[in-house]
Amino acid sequence: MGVRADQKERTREALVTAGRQLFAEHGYAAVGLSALVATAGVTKGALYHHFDGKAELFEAVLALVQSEVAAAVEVAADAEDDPWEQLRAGCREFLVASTAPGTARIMLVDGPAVLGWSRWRALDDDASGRLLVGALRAAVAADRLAPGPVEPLAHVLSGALNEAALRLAESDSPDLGATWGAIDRILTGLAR
Amino acid sequence: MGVRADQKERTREALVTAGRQLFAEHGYAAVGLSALVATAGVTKGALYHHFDGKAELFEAVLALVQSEVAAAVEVAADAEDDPWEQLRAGCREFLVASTAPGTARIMLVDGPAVLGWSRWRALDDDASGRLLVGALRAAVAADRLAPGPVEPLAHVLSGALNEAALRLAESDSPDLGATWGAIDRILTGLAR
DNA sequence: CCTATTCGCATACCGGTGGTACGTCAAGGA
DNA sequence: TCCTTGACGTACCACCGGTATGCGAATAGG
Repeated sequence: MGVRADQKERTREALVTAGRQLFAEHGYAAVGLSALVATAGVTKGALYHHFDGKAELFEAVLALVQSEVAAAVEVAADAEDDPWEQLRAGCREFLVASTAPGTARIMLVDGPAVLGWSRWRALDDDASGRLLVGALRAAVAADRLAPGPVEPLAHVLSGALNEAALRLAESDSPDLGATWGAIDRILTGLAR
Repeated sequence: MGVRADQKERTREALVTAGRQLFAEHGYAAVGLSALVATAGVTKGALYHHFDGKAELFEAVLALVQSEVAAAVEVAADAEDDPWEQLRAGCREFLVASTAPGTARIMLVDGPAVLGWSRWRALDDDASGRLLVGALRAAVAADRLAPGPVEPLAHVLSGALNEAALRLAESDSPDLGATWGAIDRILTGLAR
């Protein structure tokens, strides 16, 4: 791997970084390609060499953000021993990690609108949905959760968590205690 | 009120109707003003006379859709006597009503992205959030739900319901039973 | 080493978009 | 009847995402 592939990777990373910053600050629709490539220090030619267009660059940004949030969730969950506490810690960390500036907007507002809901759901399942399903299955195995179909439950819980994260991220005075309290109340109700 | 105001109202209605149809079918971003005004049988001058732009027309469409869904939910809830069953029936009807073609897309995908999350949340609270908070309060009063802050719980439940509705609306083979089962499981867990 | 070729990226350009300025003409008050 | 108002049509513009093409350096082959 020579100097060529190295430079290519750095250009791609510059584009993704610029996209993340601008999409987070202004939203997808309000960011023009000219601003994007100017921030990245390249031109439109570079963008269209690496991506099929604006939407595909956004998808790369979304995948990065999702993977970071998922990693934080996984770390928080692994810090607990009991499967049920792993589930709780993961959900709580999701709220905290999603509150980083612009993260929620990219992941939860523009994501579905730009990529379409079904595509977005596939990416979200791949990143964090998998973790949630796994945690629920572990809870069932540990007899902390009544047996039953976990996928629908995971999706619905994911919706609740997403709304909670948006509420925290967009609020002027976020109240993690109250929002987490509502989530925890739902989880407690589900527990055995 | 003469022929003048009457024609004005019919023009506005034509624009909103056209917007609803096109936004539902293609999504907000993919609909051009030219297609909008052609479908409505008017010109851009008429559109900009009635609205400040494309986004404000969308807001009018969103308000209409939300009011229809909220009305259906209210009817379903009023058919029950017990406050807890009113809550359940309202939630279930929300899933059914939101599954109408394009409704979920307008309400839940494009809505937050076009208007911004906080504006969308304000409209959603005004339309259906109010109902949910009221139902929860009634459940507390009837001792079917433990006392506690209901607003955070309502928001989080709303998120769960929205995700469930999207899942049903966008699925090729929607499974109302499984999705409603997950919601009902959460509600049952909350109940006393 | 020298050459041919590829490839990462820049430049110039295009159709179409949302938005605006202004013109028009019928309805309603006096 | 006249004039004002307002609902709407028309013509136009800046700008956007996207494409076609050009160029120069890095790499592979001999």
